[in-house]
Amino acid sequence: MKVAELSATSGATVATLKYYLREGLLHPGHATAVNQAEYDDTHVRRVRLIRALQELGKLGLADVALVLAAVDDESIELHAAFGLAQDVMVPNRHRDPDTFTAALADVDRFVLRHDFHLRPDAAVRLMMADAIVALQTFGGLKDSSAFDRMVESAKTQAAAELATVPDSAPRSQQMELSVVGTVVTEIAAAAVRRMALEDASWRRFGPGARPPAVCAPAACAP
Amino acid sequence: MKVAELSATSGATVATLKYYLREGLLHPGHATAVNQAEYDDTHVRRVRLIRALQELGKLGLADVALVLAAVDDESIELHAAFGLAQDVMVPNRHRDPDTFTAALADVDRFVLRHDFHLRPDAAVRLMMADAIVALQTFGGLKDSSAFDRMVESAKTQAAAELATVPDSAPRSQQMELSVVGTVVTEIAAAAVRRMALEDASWRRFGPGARPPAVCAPAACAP
DNA sequence: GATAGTAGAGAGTGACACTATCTGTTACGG
DNA sequence: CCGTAACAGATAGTGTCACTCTCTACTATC
Repeated sequence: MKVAELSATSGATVATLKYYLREGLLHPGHATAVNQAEYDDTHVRRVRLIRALQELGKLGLADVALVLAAVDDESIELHAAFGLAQDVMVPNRHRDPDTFTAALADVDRFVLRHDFHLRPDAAVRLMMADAIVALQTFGGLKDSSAFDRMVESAKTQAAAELATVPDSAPRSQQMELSVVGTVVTEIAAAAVRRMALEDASWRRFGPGARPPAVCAPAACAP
Repeated sequence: MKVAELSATSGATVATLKYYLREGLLHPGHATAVNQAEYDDTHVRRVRLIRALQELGKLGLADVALVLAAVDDESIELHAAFGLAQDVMVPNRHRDPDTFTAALADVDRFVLRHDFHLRPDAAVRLMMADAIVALQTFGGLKDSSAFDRMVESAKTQAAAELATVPDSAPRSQQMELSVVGTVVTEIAAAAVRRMALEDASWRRFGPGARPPAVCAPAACAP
């Protein structure tokens, strides 16, 4: 297919695709002439992966490029590449050493407690420590034990999620699926959490003096 | 306290604080002279809330302002304000009507199935539909039933989370806690998910020919 | 009374993700 | 075979965002 068709299929404008090509986010098409190239299914999937990481995962294009590099580098083991991709998805931010170090140590105890096999410097530890510091700051939490109850279901769900990645698929597609699954299932899980939270808020604060202006969507829709 | 102390306590530079004041994100201090003002604990908490929403929640300052408006508007019921704040935290993005409508209908069935009391137009529905569309695109999913298993623990955790908001606290602090709790606990939950995922990836892909270069952090650290 | 800090306001900055325009070339319908 | 549209590749420009800088005028403090 030519650029116009790739644009129509993937949803990105031609100008944007050219930009991705220039930046090396998208591999060049097969050139058939000095000003003609053919694009295929791998380009479509790549563009969609970029958009998913960017819009759903809220990654900058520089970080997207790092994830893509891990996806593409055949010399890295699948598990290691997956870890690298995950690391990129943890934002870098300023961290106050005083409060942060203690939280990180707490996270490491959490990891040990639940027998998580993580790379020793896995960035996800920082992510959890950030959350703990923030919750402590607002007085809602003492330590990581509040999250112990999440572990069991998370482990079950993670195993089920990875099981959807077919053993037979080529490595690149296994990586794509793993990475996109991490990001997107995270969104879905967050959505479920928020639904439960709004539901709980309704039960806690909602039904006041007058009947609340809330209900299940289909029961309200005309 | 004066601006320099507020800066030291909150972590934002004086220039940034002035910017927040100009933009109306931060309420003015109590003026004691034409060029002097006193700031207090409410300013510190507000700045921290702004930074949490911005850095952890990845909201733009315009969206932060909307959340703050919902937090501050005493004329809105707590439950409604909480819903508004949640809506802001769902990003606006281009959605292809063809695929999206079906996914949204699926989400509404999901909501009914689990008896979630949501406002009929709650934006969290769009968020979940986005995730479903993305997963369908990458061939990993057919419908929302894959998320049914998340609901029970999400409901339990949401109730527990809201229970940490004291009944006696002033409304503004109840809102702050609810909002910051939504964002930050979401990060923590995502971190737990990712740990479980990396753990599962290790079990699935990790232990290859040679012993894997992974282990629980404390067991590896010198 | 010198110095440092402050309020308020406007202009400037750098990163980011495109977007527009240009040149030269090729494909294709009539 | 001709006119138009589309294409590759390259450079320059755009709009947004979240600050950051600079300036004036004034105040607190040593």
